[in-house]
Amino acid sequence: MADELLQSRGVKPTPQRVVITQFLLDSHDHPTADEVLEGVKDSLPVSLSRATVYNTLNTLVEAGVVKAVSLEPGRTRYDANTIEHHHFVDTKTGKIIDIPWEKVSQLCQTLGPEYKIQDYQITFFGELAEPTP
Amino acid sequence: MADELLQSRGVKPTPQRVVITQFLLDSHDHPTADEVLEGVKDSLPVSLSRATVYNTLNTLVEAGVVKAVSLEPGRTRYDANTIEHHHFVDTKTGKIIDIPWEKVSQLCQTLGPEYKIQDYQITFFGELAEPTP
DNA sequence: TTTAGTGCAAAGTGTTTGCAATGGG
DNA sequence: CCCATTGCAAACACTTTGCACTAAA
Repeated sequence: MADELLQSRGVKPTPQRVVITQFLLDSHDHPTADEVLEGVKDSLPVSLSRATVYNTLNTLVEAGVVKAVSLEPGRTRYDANTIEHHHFVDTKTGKIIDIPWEKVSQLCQTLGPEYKIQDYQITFFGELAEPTP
Repeated sequence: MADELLQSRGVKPTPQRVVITQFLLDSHDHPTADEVLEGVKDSLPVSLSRATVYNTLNTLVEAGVVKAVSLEPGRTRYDANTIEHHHFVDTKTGKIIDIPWEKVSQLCQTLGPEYKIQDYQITFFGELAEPTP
């Protein structure tokens, strides 16, 4: 799975890269580099260095395998959900939730011809209501 | 101007705070802490320390005088435009431009009752066309 | 054998903090 | 006189980099 994805993007699938990619594919929160290191280091026979995590994440971002999201100051989070989507940040818990693209009705982006928009992303801030049982 | 704004928000208007606030009110790009320090230190009779810039910026954010925006990893930018607006990031130059709220037609935020939205912000990424003279 | 990738430690940024000195109320 | 604010330097958190070692083509 991760293996083929890396191949298809022209990234040599080393063991470290495969497990990091797989970890990001499996996790639907948005891990930081440190969380990736923590979550992955035990699934490798060899040790995994922090430098390799950062190098790999940068490689994956450049190759378009994952996206870097900066929703809070000081740290970058990584997201293997490359389908277009928005983010909801729970201001209480800091939890970040993906919002499907279609859930937000198309917005008419009539900014004018001087803005050549390549991408846009909506970030919602609020609180997530507890599901009442 | 800056003086009254600080008073009205319950922040004691020290000389350092006033010039920093005024600088942010005057600048329509989105300065980093360092750019604030550079832009402000000559307009004070006394020296201004980096720590005070950070302390002041945090105070201003907490008091709601300015907003902190994290649009790029690694550094926080500050924005004295407290009127609701969105951002356009020029992917070529890194320039960040305010987009008036009304320019983006109302988006139907039908996320569902479990999301109690307090705020949202749209970030556009793209290129700004040169104004053809 | 050549080259890309890894690991370690050191260096680099951006930001915060401890503490003494300062100064307005 | 008191307490908040400042400045400095050290500490901190996150990320990058230089360099030697390893492994794969």
